[in-house]
Amino acid sequence: MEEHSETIGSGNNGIGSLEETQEIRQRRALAELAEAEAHHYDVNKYERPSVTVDVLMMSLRQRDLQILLIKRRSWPYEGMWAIPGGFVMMNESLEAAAKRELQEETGVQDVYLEQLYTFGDPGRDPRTRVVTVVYFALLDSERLQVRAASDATDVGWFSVYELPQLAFDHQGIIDYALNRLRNKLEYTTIAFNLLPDHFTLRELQSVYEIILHKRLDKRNFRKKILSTNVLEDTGEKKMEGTHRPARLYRFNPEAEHKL
Amino acid sequence: MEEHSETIGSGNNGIGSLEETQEIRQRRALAELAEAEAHHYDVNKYERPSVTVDVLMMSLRQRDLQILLIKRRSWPYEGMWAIPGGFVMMNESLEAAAKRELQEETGVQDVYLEQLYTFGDPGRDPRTRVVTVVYFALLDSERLQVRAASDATDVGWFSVYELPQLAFDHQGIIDYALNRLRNKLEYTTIAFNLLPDHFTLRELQSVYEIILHKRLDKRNFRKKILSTNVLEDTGEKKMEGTHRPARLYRFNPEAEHKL
DNA sequence: ACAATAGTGTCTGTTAGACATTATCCC
DNA sequence: GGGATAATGTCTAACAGACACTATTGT
Repeated sequence: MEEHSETIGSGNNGIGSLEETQEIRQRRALAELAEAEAHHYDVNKYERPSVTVDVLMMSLRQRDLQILLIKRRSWPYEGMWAIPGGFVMMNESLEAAAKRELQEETGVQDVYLEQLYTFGDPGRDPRTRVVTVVYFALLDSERLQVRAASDATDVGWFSVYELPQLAFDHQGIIDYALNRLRNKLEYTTIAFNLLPDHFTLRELQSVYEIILHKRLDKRNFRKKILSTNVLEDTGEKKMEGTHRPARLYRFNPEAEHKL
Repeated sequence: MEEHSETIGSGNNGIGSLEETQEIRQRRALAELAEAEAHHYDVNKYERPSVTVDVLMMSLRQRDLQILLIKRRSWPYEGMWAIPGGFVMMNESLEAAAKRELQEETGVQDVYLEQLYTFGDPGRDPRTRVVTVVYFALLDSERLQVRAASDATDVGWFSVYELPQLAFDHQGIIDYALNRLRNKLEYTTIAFNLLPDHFTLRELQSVYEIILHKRLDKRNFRKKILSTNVLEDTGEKKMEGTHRPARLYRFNPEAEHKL
């Protein structure tokens, strides 16, 4: 959840005589909107761009950073893969539209969702003018596995490091997102959103290694993470294979501590 | 300039038989748009939000961080101050719309401009659904002074630290922008956009102090800045008042060096 | 010489990165 | 005891922050 959305209220407390009905107000509003912005242009006289929300869903699968793409079935970019998205409905927030998209494609709820950037160059979609607000979501690998089987054949997970040719400006969007993710990894606790509730330090280190795309020193990594107190020892251990079991930790959100 | 815009192409190279005229293609596009997105909803059947671009223009004036606001003349929020903005035209990019806004309000060009965030809660504007892409601009104080006199009476510069009651969710937008600006100050060379070409180290320090809203140690500040090699000594000196003159520096963009 | 701001260096505590060995489990 | 991964500490170089005095100008 973008920290921002709490501080920005919806500003719905309009100033005006309280006796007015909603209808009268609405009608007058349109007239005044046109008037107030007259030095720009008449709002009703011009076409409006379409507004869509695209959601880049990212998860760790097969020791890799993967994203969900859908295959296009018609012009333009027919047969190419694209980031899922859809139109914003008149009375849902941008974030609500993103959550709806997320729900439709993966069935998951309550995941980390952050607004990335808004792309609106004329010509980025040859059909019509489309302004798209892009969000990215981080899905915890464990909950996701359950639904992996339900994927249709024109929906697929791809490694961000080996992507097919993408439709529109979507490759650029992914580059941008990866950049943002890498940066935030260093100074926020964003990484925990890609792990299940309980995890080992090795698993956490793997998250960093996969996203930063480089090896990290085990001792320095553990030292740094543990010194921030964002981890809580659950007391449990995770045994797999024939070797010493690893402690299981849990993210401590009390310590809203930045790394 | 947002570094992003270079990497994201406009994706204008549509795939389709080259013999098609633009008109045929456009007509088919609309049909296919509706079909392709059918599981969302029919694009032509629903209203579209308005898309606006708001531009938060910031500058250092009177040893203070100030922003440009305009006074609203009609409902809603009549008489309150607001961030200037306007509708996006069908064939201009979001950034172009922001530049147009900037030009209209201040007459300046070639300033630092960065997309901040997109606000689109239903109800944030009681007239109609408005999705607004907010940019912020940093204006160098010197060039701005020239045009300061041309301001109309319902346009004004305000200290970000003493703002009047603002229309819509604009106070929240400003909080968000100030946050972003403060963060970027620490790890980018964004501050130089608020100064004229030549400036003294003391002036640069003032930029940081005003924006971060706290005093900095002179010696540590100079040590840190000079160690990054982003400054070039012009050889000139700036004399004002009855004391030792200060060296004038120039920003060295070669050293795209992060702080 | 005085008023006013420019300009400079040292010390200290913290952090980031390089690096190798011991511990615990299953078989 | 062998195979496999978990867990741990030290040293060093770089950086951040506290702190006070000298330099240069105009009057």
